[in-house]
Amino acid sequence: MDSETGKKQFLYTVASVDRAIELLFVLESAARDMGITELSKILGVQKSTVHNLVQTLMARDFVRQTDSGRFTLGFRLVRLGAAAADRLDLRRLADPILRELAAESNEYVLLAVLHRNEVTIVDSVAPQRSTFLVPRIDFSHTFHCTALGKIFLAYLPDARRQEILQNPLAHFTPYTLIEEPAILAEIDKIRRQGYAVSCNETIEGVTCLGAPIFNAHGKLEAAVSISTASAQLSAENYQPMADILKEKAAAISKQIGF
Amino acid sequence: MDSETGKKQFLYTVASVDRAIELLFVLESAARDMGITELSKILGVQKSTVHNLVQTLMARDFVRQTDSGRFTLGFRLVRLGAAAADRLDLRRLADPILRELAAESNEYVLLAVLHRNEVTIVDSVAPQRSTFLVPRIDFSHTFHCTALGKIFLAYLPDARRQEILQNPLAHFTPYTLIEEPAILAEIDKIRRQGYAVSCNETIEGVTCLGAPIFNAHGKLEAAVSISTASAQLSAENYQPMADILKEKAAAISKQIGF
DNA sequence: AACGCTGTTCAGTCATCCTGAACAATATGA
DNA sequence: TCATATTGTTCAGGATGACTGAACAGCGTT
Repeated sequence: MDSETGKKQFLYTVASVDRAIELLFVLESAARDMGITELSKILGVQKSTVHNLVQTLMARDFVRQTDSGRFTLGFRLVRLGAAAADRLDLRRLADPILRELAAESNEYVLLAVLHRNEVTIVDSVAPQRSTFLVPRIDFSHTFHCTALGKIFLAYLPDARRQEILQNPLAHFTPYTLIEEPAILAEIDKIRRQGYAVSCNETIEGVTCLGAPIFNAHGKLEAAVSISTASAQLSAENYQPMADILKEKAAAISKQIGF
Repeated sequence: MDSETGKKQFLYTVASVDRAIELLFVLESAARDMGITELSKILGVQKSTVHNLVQTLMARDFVRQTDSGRFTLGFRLVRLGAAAADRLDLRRLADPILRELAAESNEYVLLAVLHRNEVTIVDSVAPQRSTFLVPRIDFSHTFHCTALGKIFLAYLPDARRQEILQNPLAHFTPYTLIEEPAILAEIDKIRRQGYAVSCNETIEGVTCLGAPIFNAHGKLEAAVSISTASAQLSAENYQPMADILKEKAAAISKQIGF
């Protein structure tokens, strides 16, 4: 367990709790329900161990059993996650402005923070007339192809960006930018313009615009985006939309002390 | 630990995992950050034990340290909670209809399920023109004073309702119904009308209408509500609003197989 | 009916998690 | 400024309890 240093090192970590969390992560990333045996193979521990963990998590509704008898994430996590999101001052302060943005742009609005090199959506507001339904997507590994992701790439410190870009970049559509030079050029453009565009790069037919939110220290704190049908927003109309978006992003930055 | 039966009983539960979950619940219900010592007192375990748990949870971002050095819920729970909500078929099926409802009523829409005798919001949609900002509220112990809560009271099996009503009912405003006869009369009215009203009963100035969603077995599955300013929706206008609400609730019921 | 799968049960034992006390690092107060 | 209190952290030691591994039961399929 300990490294080759031989020096005795104290680890203030409770192994079974860690394993339980890992189990939840497995259930999270697998978008389907799973069995005890399957979990035990993935986690590399005995079936009975997984059984005990699952029983414990089920008693607290962190895990639930589906009709098929297999297991998925439980609903108690929904409330807990909502409570965790409420702990974020940004969200409380940004929410009214996001609603304004949804109303004025008439588009779907997302607010995201970067958390452990993952884009995490912390608030979303739908417009009145949803002429267009934005598909829910998984934001893992989409830094190069979503407006939110690009904002983080463009405004994060260099070290952080390089860390992120080390991961392989996936092709989502024919329009997805993969080559490093193209991405660096894109970052450059985003910094000059103050907003990011993703047009058909993640899902064909969907265009998003993104803008940065800065905190009291002048550091990137979050990103806000609007999503719409590509057919509805042509390139020559980016500017007016981007102006509204940037105005609201600036308003949020001001709210949190920038 | 074991009861007085003396019979040896197997408990398939991992104590440390259970303790960790309890710690998260304490952080959830306390709407502020807490210290190690404070947590150890509440949980009734040694400080160093809490320290180990917190370190483990922090490493996974289930807990984070605030600027003050104390601890709250971590942001990894946000994503996990969202993933858990996505596991709910109801939500996927209801979401488009909720958007229609927000558009047609021009009000703020909530979708909730009952989970372990707690109202759990699983989806929300904001209208375009938010002439009015709905305050976020904590839905614990609000069965008697919110439209969503009342729907659950009215359409749940008797045993379940009695279980819920055993808890003491809190006064939120002068309009909050507390007396059992008044509540039973209200339940009766809701069943006749097919929708619930909460006018200034939780927060003065806020009115909500709620309607039930039934599943394939004809049982109450969820509730949907719209929220608005009381000044904006007088009692004589409940009916047309309620008609739209009931229509959409019925559409969702149909979607899930009723 | 035999087989392959599932999840469950349970005794044993070894690792590990908790206790409890001492320590350091900050607040608080005299 | 120096005590005092209270914080979070460190760590040795030992009882506890969590994991192993094998056997069992309950399915559906072949």
